[in-house]
Amino acid sequence: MEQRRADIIAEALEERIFDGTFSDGDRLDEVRLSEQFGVSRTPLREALQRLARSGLVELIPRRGAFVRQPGPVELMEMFEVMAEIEAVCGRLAALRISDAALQELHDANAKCQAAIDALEPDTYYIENERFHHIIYQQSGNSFLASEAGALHRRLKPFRRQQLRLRGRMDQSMAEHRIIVEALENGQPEAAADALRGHVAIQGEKFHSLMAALKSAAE
Amino acid sequence: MEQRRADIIAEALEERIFDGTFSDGDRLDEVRLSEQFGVSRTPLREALQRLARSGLVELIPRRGAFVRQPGPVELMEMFEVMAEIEAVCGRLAALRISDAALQELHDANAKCQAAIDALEPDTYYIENERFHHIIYQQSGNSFLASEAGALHRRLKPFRRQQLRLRGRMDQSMAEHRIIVEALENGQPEAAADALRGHVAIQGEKFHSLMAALKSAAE
DNA sequence: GTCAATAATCTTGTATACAAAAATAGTCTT
DNA sequence: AAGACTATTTTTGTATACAAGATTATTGAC
Repeated sequence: MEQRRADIIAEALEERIFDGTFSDGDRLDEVRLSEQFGVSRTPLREALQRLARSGLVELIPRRGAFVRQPGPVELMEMFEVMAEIEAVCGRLAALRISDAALQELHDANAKCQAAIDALEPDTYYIENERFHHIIYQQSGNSFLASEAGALHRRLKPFRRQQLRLRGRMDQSMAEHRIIVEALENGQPEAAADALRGHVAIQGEKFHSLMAALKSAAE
Repeated sequence: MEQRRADIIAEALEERIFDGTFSDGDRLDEVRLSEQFGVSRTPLREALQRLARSGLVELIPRRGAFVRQPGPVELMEMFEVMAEIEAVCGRLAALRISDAALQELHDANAKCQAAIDALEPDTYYIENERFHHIIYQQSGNSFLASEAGALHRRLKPFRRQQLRLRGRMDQSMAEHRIIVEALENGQPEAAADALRGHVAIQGEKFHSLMAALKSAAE
């Protein structure tokens, strides 16, 4: 009975979009889904609107809600923007970061390395995420940090896929160390460039992954 | 009866928030507003959720919708992000811009200048907006262009205020010319720096304006 | 058999009705 | 008189009912 119901439904739908239960172009039937979730159409419609806002669903007036998976082009664009935003965070953070935060970055990196050695990709993923969020925060601009976090979250399912690529985690670690070094030495442009490259390469890896999948399917 | 009703209401409420009819912290009563607009609570709640998504309203579960005007700090942060995003657009556009778009930028600038000479601030404002949107588009990244446009729109009411400052329009024109020059010569960093400065100064002007208003009120 | 027009059905958008949680007012106790 | 507890009243969140546009099926003409 709380407002949370729409949130719960939105999350569940999000999950189903990510895991492929719903694929691109599918229409999300309000009555069918509301029955499935055991709620009325009202909170379900609320959830759909929330998904529309985060771009997962397109709401066409009088027609319904359609799943809208970003295509390869749009994904590349989103990764490019993510790279640029992280670069900005890094440039600002190089001037504003606190000693405590630097310590936390070192800590996150150490745990990342430990996760690689222990072959625990999930732990690696979590610590990697923490690493990036610390930099967002240390930009000293909470609006920027919030926007960066939102895009980061939106790209989550796509970034995760290409973590499995051989050697990517080791390479990523090396890049993390260069980033921390630049931040530690207060070098804005170096930090920005390192972060831009670090994120942009994810987009590129994703691109080649997509291309490989596509050619394999033919 | 179209879905548009919620859009219309959202826009109307947005207007009232901007023009000061509703001020920061005000609770937006669903029944009162729905009566006022002559609709039921359903589309009105939809409109509130839309406003919540663009940050103008905070939706507290079981409590209601509260107007949330960004304070000076948050505004400064938003202008900083706008400046950085425009810088990114400029850097990418310097490499990707078309001749036709360059021509359009010249055209927009010419009309801006004409508007200044004719003392038509509204025309100036429209052409200035066009100038910036062309650069967003020419970043060659439609996701970036869309994000830039969204933030631009959100800052609209605050940017407009400080256009009235003496000499700002002339200074702005000079900056526009430098920006076009950098784009024309394909100089990414020069374009980025020029755009960053051009937008950042708006935030700073706004800041001093706010400070002036505040000290005048004491 | 194909196409078009129209009727039936389905689905969305909106209104109203109801339930539960907050806010408020009032009463009782100390 | 102050504070706490309870009852009342608002107000939000959800369900259901209804209206109108969109979709599909059916029928008729060519």
